Amino acid sequence: MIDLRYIREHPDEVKEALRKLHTEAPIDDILQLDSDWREILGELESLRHQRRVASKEIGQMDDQDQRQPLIDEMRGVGVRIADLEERLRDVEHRLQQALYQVPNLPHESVPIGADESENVVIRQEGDPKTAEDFGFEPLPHWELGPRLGILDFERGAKLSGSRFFVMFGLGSRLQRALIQWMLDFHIEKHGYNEVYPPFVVREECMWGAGQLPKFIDNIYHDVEDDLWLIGTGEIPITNLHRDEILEASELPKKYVAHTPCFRREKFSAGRDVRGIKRVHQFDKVEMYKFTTPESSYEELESLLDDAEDICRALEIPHRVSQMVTGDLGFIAAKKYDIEMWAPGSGEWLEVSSCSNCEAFQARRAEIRYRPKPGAKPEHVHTLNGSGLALPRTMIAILENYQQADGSVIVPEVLRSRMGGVEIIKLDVIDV
RNA sequence: GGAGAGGUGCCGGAGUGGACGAACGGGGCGGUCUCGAAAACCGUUGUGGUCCUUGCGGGCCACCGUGGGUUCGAAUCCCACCCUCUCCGCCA
Repeated sequence: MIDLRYIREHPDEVKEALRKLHTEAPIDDILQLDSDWREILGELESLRHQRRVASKEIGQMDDQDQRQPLIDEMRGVGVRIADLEERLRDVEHRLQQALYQVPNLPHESVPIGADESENVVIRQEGDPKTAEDFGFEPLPHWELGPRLGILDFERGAKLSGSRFFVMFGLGSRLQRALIQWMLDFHIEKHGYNEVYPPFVVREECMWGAGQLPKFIDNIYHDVEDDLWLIGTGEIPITNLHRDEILEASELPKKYVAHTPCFRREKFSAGRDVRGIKRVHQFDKVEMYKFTTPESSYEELESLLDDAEDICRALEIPHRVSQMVTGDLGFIAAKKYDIEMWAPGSGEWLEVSSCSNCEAFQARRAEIRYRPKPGAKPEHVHTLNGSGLALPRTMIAILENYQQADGSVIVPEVLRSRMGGVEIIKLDVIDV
């Protein structure tokens, strides 16, 4: 969430920012609740002070006749305090709920735009492969995969319903090679620390990472034990340092994790239903940084570059686009997407999204650092970026590396992790 | 799942309902001493909110796992929950 004090002191700037985001939030309610809150608190505190002083006196009195009137008086004060406390709790709760609805505000460098159609492509590396380059009409992965026997949608549906899939043989082995290779890449070349977190978390983790209340309909939730399935590794990693005060010398803290991601995709019913582009369960290698406010934008650029390095090493054309204000989402102050070209599907696929969330998550999860020894703690900035999402990277590999006979060449960097397999061949007998 | 023990500050660890924001020890920081260091000695050492102040700073309030309750007054008593540990059961 954003800083209440900032809203109090700059309400017009906040409202202006919300207009740029093409969204709404109950700013006027917040201002009213905030001023109510402070008024009640002032009154409450002076009563509590009064009671404290009197109680101390009562404790020191021996004379019962003097004591009793004071006790009676304080009983009345106690009733008023209890009443004010209840009002304060109520206002506080409503204020908190209202604050939770306010999205992060965009960084000044974010271009203004209404929606994703206005996102700005800021660079492209490699040229999208055309049918001409291939010498044949490239197939989409949902045809290539089943034909190779490495992707099975019917059985996915049989086990778990639509938008679930099964991988077999060299398909799952390719994904496993990718995961290990990407993890090692970020660990060895980019200095990230690997972490293996739980994949189900408590409700407060969802609030801390900014998933609740906004995305409640997209989250799998086990009611029995009140545990929530993560939709991204970002959620547990954010909460790793919840309620902690880090030392400035530890920053930036860089983590990388391989986790499954579970998403209900309730709002994309009917969209992207073919293939593995949008599924309920997928794997992702996620990079994450805890940084100082001063360095977070620099760290965003390097995070983006770290993710792009994967595309480069896989030798698949990619482009980077910057999200405009209207497509920033709820949590990010600035965001880049990395898209790989998928010649069979004929579209750019979002394989990574790199965001600077500034203090939005840190404030919710109370993640702070001490700028100098002995100094007051401040909220850290948090950044996250996929490095990369597995199914879409698999799509890009299958579609870019396909050959006329339907076989798929294994990218060179992955071969040693696939027992030297260089090509995923069509099993002619099975067709 | 059953039985029991326990959660106090950076750490360890006390704490009869009133003098406890919290003994004591350790650590950290500052100082004395020293050429420098160690030792010793002295001092200091949490987080947040709110109000006052240009600032320095100051007043007040809250916080002893979390949330309620009892009471004039709660770290201390009661209830619920969370977490940790030990033993038993179950189990990859």
